Amino acid sequence: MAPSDHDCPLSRKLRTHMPLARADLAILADLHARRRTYPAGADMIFEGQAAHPLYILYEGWASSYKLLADGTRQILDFQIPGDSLGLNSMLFQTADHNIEPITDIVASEIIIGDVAGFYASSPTLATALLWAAARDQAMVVEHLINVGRRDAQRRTAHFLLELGARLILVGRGTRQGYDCPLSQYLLADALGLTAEHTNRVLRQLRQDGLVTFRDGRVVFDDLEGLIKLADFDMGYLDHGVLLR
Amino acid sequence: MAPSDHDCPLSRKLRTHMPLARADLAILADLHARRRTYPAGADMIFEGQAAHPLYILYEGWASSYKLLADGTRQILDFQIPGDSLGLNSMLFQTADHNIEPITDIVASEIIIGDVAGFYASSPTLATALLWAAARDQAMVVEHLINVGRRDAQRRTAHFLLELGARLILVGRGTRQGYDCPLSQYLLADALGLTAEHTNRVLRQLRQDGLVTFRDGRVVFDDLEGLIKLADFDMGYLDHGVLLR
DNA sequence: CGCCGTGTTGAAATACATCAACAGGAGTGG
DNA sequence: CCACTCCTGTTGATGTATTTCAACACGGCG
Repeated sequence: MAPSDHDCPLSRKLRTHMPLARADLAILADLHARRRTYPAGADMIFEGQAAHPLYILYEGWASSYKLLADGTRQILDFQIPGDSLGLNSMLFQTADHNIEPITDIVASEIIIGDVAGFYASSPTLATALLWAAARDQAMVVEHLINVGRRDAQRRTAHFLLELGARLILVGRGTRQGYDCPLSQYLLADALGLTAEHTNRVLRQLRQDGLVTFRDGRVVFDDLEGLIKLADFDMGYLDHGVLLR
Repeated sequence: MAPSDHDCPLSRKLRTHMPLARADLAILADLHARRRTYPAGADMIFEGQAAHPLYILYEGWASSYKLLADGTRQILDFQIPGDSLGLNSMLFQTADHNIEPITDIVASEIIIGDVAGFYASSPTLATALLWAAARDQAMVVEHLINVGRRDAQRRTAHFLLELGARLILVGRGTRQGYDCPLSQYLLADALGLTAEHTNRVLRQLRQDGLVTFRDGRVVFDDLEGLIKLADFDMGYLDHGVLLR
């Protein structure tokens, strides 16, 4: 097993939560072999699709979203390296939302015959996958609270902080900031705002010296202030990486 | 096993999704034995609690919610008979939200040593539980879309329809309507609106002849119209009970 | 060169929140 | 029995956050 396998985003993320035996690491390394690239913009999983596959994302960003009858879009979450694509909806027989790469991505398809069998062969990893699913759930819950009860400024601040915390976990960000391929339109569709208003909110946050979102990069100009503004609490991510 | 055991809300809900063997029904019936009542208003699970129990709700309504620093509350979902309390957060070591009975409720506590063992002893029921968890997730997702991308009218309409569909599944509602113990304040905290605005929206919906929310009862005055207004699609609940 | 995606700004419209007040019923203690 | 409070529902007036509509600037890319 090459050293790089221990540094893959998924293994990194899982190891912050639970120790992994050598056999488990081997299984993770095994997944590396099957990875390939998928182009930005082409849906990999779409709503209503039966028996879709499960992917582990290695490089690049994706988005899970749903379209409404009036053409508007709600982005449920962005997926970053180490995240799974289509895990939740795998338990259903059909996917309940779409998943589309934002950038070109590198991912590997996983075939799990049945969950029970997977539990027998690799209980640790199966538990880890369940943990990941629960974490996804917690993320959507926090997103709901964000959209339901915070105004545009706090909502945006909270979202950028959450992304930062997740990226730090997989070694793609620091307390100074992170690279971020999102357009303001994508951000708006995630926050439940219009692109114009998102633009104004970002300007305000920048002028207040809190955070700069520009040219594919997020810079935390005043991390403490931003955390305070957003009422940001990492408990639901199970790790206070931003605060250490 | 008494006939009533086959009619318990959980068994009813599960059987719409998958067949249950006699052994599984026996396990479900077993849960009946341990049920007891819990009073309205007293939290059964609270945020940050470690190793909390798991309950199956038999009678009455509960709510899962989170409080923000400024004192506002976002209700994530209401639980009705047949739903579980605390399933998602059981996978985490600590609960990530509070659960509080809205009415006096009847529920039974479930002890699951470890998920893997449960899979060995009763794979069908374990899978059913996972399915229930995935369904909860889908519900939160739809709730997010509701709050993020629908105006107050459509949002309220959609929410009342969703509750109706879930209640029909467990025999607590019809296409005419259902009994609903929610106050306008609770409804507002679920919808991300103020109680005053919720009141105005409900009046509008009533005056438009679509739905009447009053005196603990929801009446669908014009189900078709309401479904159309709300852009309501039952796919994510896996059953089109309202439309049959 | 023209076009399209993205970012940016302004003015007007509106959905929703906030603040304030009142009405009725249910409980509670006198 | 009354007086009292609390909870819920209801309505009005006003304020404001956000949307909508419109326009333009810029770079990349055909």
